[in-house]
Formats: sequence, structure tokens, C-alpha cells
Amino acid sequence: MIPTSQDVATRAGVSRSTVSQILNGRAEYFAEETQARVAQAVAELGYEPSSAGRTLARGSSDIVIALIPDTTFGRNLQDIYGSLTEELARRGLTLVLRLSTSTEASLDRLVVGMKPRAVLTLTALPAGQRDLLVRRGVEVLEPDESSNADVNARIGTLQARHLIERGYRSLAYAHLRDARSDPFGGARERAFIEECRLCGLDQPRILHLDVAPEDARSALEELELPGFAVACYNDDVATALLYAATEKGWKVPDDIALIGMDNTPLSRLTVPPLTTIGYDPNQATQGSLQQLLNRLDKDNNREEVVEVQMDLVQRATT
Amino acid sequence: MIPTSQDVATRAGVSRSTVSQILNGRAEYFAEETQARVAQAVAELGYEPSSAGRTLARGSSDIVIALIPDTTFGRNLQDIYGSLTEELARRGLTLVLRLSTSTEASLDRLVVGMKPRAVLTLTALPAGQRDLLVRRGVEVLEPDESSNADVNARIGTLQARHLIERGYRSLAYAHLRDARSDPFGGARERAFIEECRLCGLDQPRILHLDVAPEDARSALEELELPGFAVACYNDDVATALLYAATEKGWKVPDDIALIGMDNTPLSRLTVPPLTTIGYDPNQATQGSLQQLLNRLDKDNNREEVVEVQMDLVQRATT
DNA sequence: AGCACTCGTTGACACGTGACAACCAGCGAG
DNA sequence: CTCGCTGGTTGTCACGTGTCAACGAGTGCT
Repeated sequence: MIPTSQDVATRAGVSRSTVSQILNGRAEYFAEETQARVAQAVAELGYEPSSAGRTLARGSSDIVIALIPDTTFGRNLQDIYGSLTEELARRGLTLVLRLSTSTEASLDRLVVGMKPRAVLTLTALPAGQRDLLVRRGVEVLEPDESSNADVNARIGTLQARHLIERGYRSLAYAHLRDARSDPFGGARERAFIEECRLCGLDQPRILHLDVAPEDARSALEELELPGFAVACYNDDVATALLYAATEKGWKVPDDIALIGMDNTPLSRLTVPPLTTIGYDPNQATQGSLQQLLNRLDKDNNREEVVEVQMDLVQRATT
Repeated sequence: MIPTSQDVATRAGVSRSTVSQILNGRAEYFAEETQARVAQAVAELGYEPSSAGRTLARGSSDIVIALIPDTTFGRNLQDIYGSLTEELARRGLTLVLRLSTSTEASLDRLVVGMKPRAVLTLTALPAGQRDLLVRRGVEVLEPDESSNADVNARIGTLQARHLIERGYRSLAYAHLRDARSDPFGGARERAFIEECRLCGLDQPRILHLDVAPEDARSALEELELPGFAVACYNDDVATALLYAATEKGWKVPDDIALIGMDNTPLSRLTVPPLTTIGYDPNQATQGSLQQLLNRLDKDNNREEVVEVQMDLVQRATT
């Protein structure tokens, strides 16, 4: 039913070994006519090598597993993993997604079983999981810590600088309460605080809330008085605070200023619309992608990593 | 480095064949002591069978591929696919996710290469992709069309009935403009219209918009006058309309009433908060899961499908 | 004692591929 | 004529598993 390399070989009138080599980079050692005949047979039969066989023979598969963090990204997964999938496919690799919420044991089963070429994540991995993977001899592709921290630091800095430029002097940073969902919050907060310090402002307040009215209310209680400018972990957090402020009768941005992050479609639809930070998710993954490919290809031709571009989207909450 | 079944066999003092059979359901044919020794060896070595070898030998892998539709679900993927992953793992199957946005050719490669036990989707599959899969002899698990249509019909009906109960007489239905992102819209709209007819109301207006201010404004233009009650494809659409209505100075819910769908966290944070429909995503996937498992196990003990429970969440836009 | 029969176990093959040594034909040099 | 060389091709082994026929040791029956 499904053609094997033997079928291709027979049809092309050569040995299976010839087919295999032509299809695996040794093509130049063969006569052009042979190459052509094999190519034609492959096309006619719609042959695709069995990844199981390949895996067995080579010791590792062509599969790259992306561990999806248990977190809320500002965008849909499509935006984030779509280009990764395509780019890897172009290099003969298959990207497959896996929720990293599942147990360590099941991750173990997965890697031992599938022998992935690499495991990739866009956020730092829990130590336990990373150990597991290296122990199993799997290549782990985490974002370059420095560059990742750098991106998040830039976000925090950008938020702080914008608020300060707009004249606000009492600043605060609002995290998601659930630390699991807030993997980048630490780095952003640190940069935010640092920027405040550099500008000679007081230590900013730190808030924690879930995306819910109750939490937003108590967060505002903590601020006690109007007059704060709050940088938020994402647009959802900003929306929650905006809601509570409106309810409380605080004027935005006079009594409280808010800046979000992600530039989600909904950030244009609050009243008033949110100031936020936007970025091109395609471009954002490009960096991690480059790192990944460099390490996989063992090509040390390090293409310089393009800095992901962030745009401050000024709307009406600052 | 990675133990094989041979290693287990040697350690347990039996043949590899014995190990294989004990681990694959033929355990009862073997002496208890042998079973115990094998079990112990497995544990001590941390043995996991290589899925490549398995796949080769059996002709199909233990992998189930979930095709993620190119659509915006109201919830995070974690909520939707998390329980699926776990439940399948309990049955020795491994769920991996795959964006269905990628090309047909790459889907083909994936399927031929990985020989998945089944391919699963939560929405109906494009005809081209389905053909491809059955041609490759893969089991395709689509949601039972009738039950799926039924769920969506209930949503449309529920929205209509609520609006009518609240006394509204001029109704409209608002789709996402991008039909790709709106796979269920058709079924919901039909049920919505039907319910209007049953109650003797005029044919409802149909709107199409993206989640953006411009689109929401022109959608309202189409309605011309205040006095409509609009059922929306999801909470985001409702939020967009709410924004435009507020901007226009229309009072909600007097000049325009809105009901969303999904009960997202943000639906509590609009001003005024959205009336919407909530459901338990865990329970919602349970149905598809049961179907899938039944078909995989070939157990014809059809557990009756539990009806997905929907709760109308009345807030301030109706 | 010989036979059939069961229980527990093993040996051998197949699955589809990649890698590499070995092979063959042809050809020029000695 | 023989040797060595080269471009082109093939044979063979290894990868780790599942399956199934076959095997040996008991055991009860005739």
C-alpha cells in the first residue's frame, strides 16, 4: 500500500542501496541518468521514507518537539509556532507540539520513544525536565538565556521609559498572580525597577492579580491613592486594572495610567483604548529559530541575531 | 546508554521474546515469578520501548496526531487538549499537536512518516485533507457531525431564547468576518434563525466583522437604528460591538443588547460586563474523547455521550 | 511405557532504513 | 598481459521491536 524504498528501487531498475544513498546526500557519486530515474520513480510512487525506519537506522528521528509552556501568550499559538513549523519543514524536520503540563514520566516516554532530534522551548525549562532530557541524550534548545532576558528587559525598560516620559512619577508593576503563567515577569520587573532607579524615582510598587474584577479591585486598594502609572505584564492584566479603576471612578489616564503588553486585538477595544507594546511574532520567533538551526546544522556561521523589534503603541491610557 | 529490551531480558535471565510478550498483553501466559523478574528489571533499568522499533514491527505507532484548526478557540489550548493528552497517555497513546495550517504535502509527509494510530480533530476537516488521510490508510477521528452540529445548534438556540425572553424583538447574529476562524458559525446561525422563526420574529440580520474598531463601526452602521439585540460568535466579537456602541453613544443594553459566547475572563471586564454563555471545556472534550476511545478500543460498549452543559451567564449587556 | 496435552519459554523472521565495505567494468600505464 | 585506479553500484549488517510457530519439560491417561 505504502511504497518503500525497495519499490522505488525496483521501478528505477537499481538496488535499494542506490536509492537510499541518492536520497541521502550521496547523489553526486552516481550517474546523472541514475539520479533522474530514481527521482522519477520517487515522484511516480509518491514515496516518502518511513520515519520509523530512518529513526531506527540513524538513532534519532527527524522530529523536533516543541514544549508548549503552561502560560498565556499574547497571541495565538498559530502565530508563534506556524513559522517555526514551516521553516523546519523546509529543512526536512518535522515540528510537533506537546503540552509541557503533562507529567515528567510521560515526557520521558515521549523522548525515549520518539528519539527526537531536538526538544525546543521558547521559555526556560524547569530544571527537572532539562536534566531528564540531557540524561537521555536529547539536544535541548532553550532560548539563549541572555538574549531572552534581554528581550524581556527591553520590554520592562520600554514600559518604564514611556511612563516616565509622559511625566508619571509614581510607578508600579502588575504581575499575573499565577507565577506559572508569568514566566517573563521577573525579568521585566527587574528592568522596570532598574529604569526607575536610573531616573531617580522611588522603588515602584509591585502588584499581583488574576484577570478578574475582584483581584483588580484589591490591587487598586493596595495603591490606596490615585496618581500611579502601572506597567502590566500583558494587555489582559491592564484591562482588569482599567476595569477596576473605571468602577472606582478614577479617571484614566489622569488618576491612573496603564500600559499593557502584546497589542492584542482587544487592547484597541477597551474604553479608553490601551497604550501597549506591539511586536511582530514572526520576527520574534526568528531569533530562536536561527539559534536552533545553527545548533542543528553545526554550521558555525553564526548569522547575527536580529533584535526583535518592539513598537510602543500609544493610545489613551497614558 | 538507552536500555533495550535485550538488556532487560539479560538482566531478568530470560529471552528477549519473553520480555516483549510480557510487556504486550501476553503476560498471563507466563509464570508469575518470571513476570515479577521482568517487571523488576524494567524498573531498575528505566526501560522504555523504542517507538521507532515498535512502529516498524507493528506497522503503526502509538502516536495520535491532533490537528489544531486555524481558529480562535475561546480558551487556551491547554484547557482543550490537556485532558485529551492525559487520557490518551493512560491508554499508552501519545498525543502530539500539529498546526493544520501547514501545507497538505507536509501533512502527507508527517502521516506517512509517523504512521500515527489515528489523526484527530475537533472540527470538521477540509475534504482534501480527509481524502489524503484515508488514502494513506490512517484512521480519522472527526467529531461526530451530528453531535457537534447539535452542540452548536444549542448555542445558537440558547442565545436566541435568552434575548427573546429578555424582551428583545429585533435580533441579529454577528460572525467573525474571516470564515476560517469561524468554523461553528454556520450551525449556530441556522439555529439562531430557526428559533427566531419559531417565535414569530422577523428574519434576523447577519453581520460580519473582525475584532477591530473599524469593523465594529461599520457593522453598527448596517443596523442603522438602535434597538437591536445581537448574538455574537464569541466574546471578542461582542466586545468589539460593545466598544463601537459605546463610542456611538448608544446605551447598552437599552439601545443595543449583546450576548457573547465562551465566558472568557475578559468578558467580565468590559463596561458593562458581557452576558455570555459558559461551559466547562474539560467536560466539552469529554464527548469527543469518548468517541475516539470507543473507536480505538473497538469496544462497542458505547457509553452514552454526556451532553455538554452550557450555562447562561447573565451580566449587564442584556 | 507410550501418547496426547498443557504450560512456560524461546528462536527466527519481518518491518524499512542508513552506512559502509566490497565489488565490477573499464581504462590507462608499465 | 597485468597491475592499479576510478567512477558507479551493490551486498550486507545493524537498529529495536512484535509475532508466531516451534520447542522442552512435565503431567495425567490408557
